[in-house]
Amino acid sequence: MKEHLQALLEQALERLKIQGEIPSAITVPVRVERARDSAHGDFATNLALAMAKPAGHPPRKLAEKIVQALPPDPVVRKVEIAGPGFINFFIDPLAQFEIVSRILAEGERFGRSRSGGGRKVHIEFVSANPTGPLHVGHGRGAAYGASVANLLEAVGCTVHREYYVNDAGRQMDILTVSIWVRYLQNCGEALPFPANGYRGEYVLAIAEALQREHGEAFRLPAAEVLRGLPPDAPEGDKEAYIDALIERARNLLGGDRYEKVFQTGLDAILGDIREDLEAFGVRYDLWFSERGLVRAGRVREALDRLGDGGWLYQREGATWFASSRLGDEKDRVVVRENGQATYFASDIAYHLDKLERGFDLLIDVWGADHHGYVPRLKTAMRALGAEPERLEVRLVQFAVLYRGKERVPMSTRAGEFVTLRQLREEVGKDAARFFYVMRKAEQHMDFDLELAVSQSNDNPVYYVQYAHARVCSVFRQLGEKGWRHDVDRGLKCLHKLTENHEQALLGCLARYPETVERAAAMREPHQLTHYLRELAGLFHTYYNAHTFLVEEDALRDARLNLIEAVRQTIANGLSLLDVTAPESM
RNA sequence: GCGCCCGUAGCUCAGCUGGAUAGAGCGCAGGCCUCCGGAGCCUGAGGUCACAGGUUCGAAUCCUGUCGGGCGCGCCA
Repeated sequence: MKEHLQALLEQALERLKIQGEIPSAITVPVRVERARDSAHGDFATNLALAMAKPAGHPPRKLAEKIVQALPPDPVVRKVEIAGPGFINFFIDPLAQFEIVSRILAEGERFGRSRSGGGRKVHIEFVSANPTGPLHVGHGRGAAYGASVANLLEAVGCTVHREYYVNDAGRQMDILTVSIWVRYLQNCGEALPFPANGYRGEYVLAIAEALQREHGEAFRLPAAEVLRGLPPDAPEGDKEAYIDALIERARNLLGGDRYEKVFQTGLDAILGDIREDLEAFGVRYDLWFSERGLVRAGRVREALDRLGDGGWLYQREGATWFASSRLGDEKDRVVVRENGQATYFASDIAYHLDKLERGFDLLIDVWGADHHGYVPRLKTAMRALGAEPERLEVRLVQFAVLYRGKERVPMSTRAGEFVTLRQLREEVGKDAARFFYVMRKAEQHMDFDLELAVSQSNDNPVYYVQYAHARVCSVFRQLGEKGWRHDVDRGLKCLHKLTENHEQALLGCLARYPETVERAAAMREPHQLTHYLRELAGLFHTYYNAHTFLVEEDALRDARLNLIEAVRQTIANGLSLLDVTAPESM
């Protein structure tokens, strides 16, 4: 409808230009919006206001000219000029009914479009280090990324979902020795747990599994392990201690056994992460290994490429990327003095790899604490010859957990965080997924566990799902009363839907496709949650105000068509959020 | 100190890229089941859009500054 009115306005402008009423040179984007107030009709445009200055006419006068030049159209019942020069369109009510037939005809496809232009989009999200289970902080990125991916697919993009597995860095070595120390302790060796190690219970569980499967194959005397190590915190430096311990583990265990402990830890944790995400409704097309990237020589390649472009230089024994020449605040090290590539270097290689795989757009979803990282990665894109717009970084702010009024402490260090699994078990997948995307991503969020789990009216998830279940319930009642739903008869009698509640619902339903389009274009799934809440609210109001299962066949079928359209739309919207639409609750 | 995000009703938040009288939910005060599911509905009170300037027909929205909150500024990942 918007497009239709925009086309009419374009025609009017053409006509005015030909008539010489307005200069033909000026171009103003024609934008039609839904009127907020029904007194202002159904749609409105500020075209005359926007054009007044370049056209050299006062806005109201210009509006009159535009209205006169507007070609007649059966759908447009009335056009008014209001306020400073808005042009308001009143749509023929009969045209509003069309949405119901459309929804029933399109079913699950209703709301899908091609507005994304078939772009190939790569979206990387979560990508938490496989050094421990996912916690609630990762949940928001997961819910957001998955919903954005679904939205992009709904508007016709080809979407590739990917998890970047950081299995190559020092953190993984720290995990490895953490497991090993726990294992040695379990074997009866008396040695202290490193201050900088991973303390979570999952480490113990992995150590136990290691012992079950391999007995004492990795056991060494504590004295040998500890001999000559520098002091650990608090007296000593915990970083130096753990590095020495890693070195010691490598030497004593040898490459193969060290690798075995490493791999056991990685597999266990990654397996957990996959399981968690799966249960959270999140699926990936690819789990991309950083180690694989390094082993394939891709990091070297990427650095060579930067070097060929003249972007690298040596200083103080390290290799630097001259990112400040492209606007970063300072240059960045890519190869350390000790010859090891930095995390940044493999990240550059990873993004180069993505670019070479032929995606039109790369979307990275990161925690907001990584925001300082955005400019340098953008400069790397440019140095590699890619337009920086091909990389879009979406930052997701932290969620602070509450139980009622009380803030839930979160400390990864001490291992006393709430895992995503605990959250899911406590509030359920549906509530968690919905809650996480209810707020704008860049908005700090308070996540109240008590609220999410409460089966009450304060809980928007149930409110929306309940609307869906209620429609299903009406259809069950229909059968019990011995009636049958005649869809065609209902479609012919849609004009009987004249109540205010029905008109409001029709208007809301008509807005669904554009809501999906906007949410996708802006990467804002929260727009969809707000829409669904509104639609459900209008339905509940309607439900209370009118009986659907009336004696009059034609009216009953018309109403059933309307509420079936509501049900379908809610189901479609929820599915984009990976939230279920239950038939009963 | 510098950079990024944020500041809208008692609380949690929307506000459709600058439009018309700033909206929801919760909470609070009242009301609605002989009726398709009360996990629902209706009515009401509640605002200096942090503050001060600026841009223009028009600002919660854009620009500058101030104040307040969060996060980040490693040869960590």
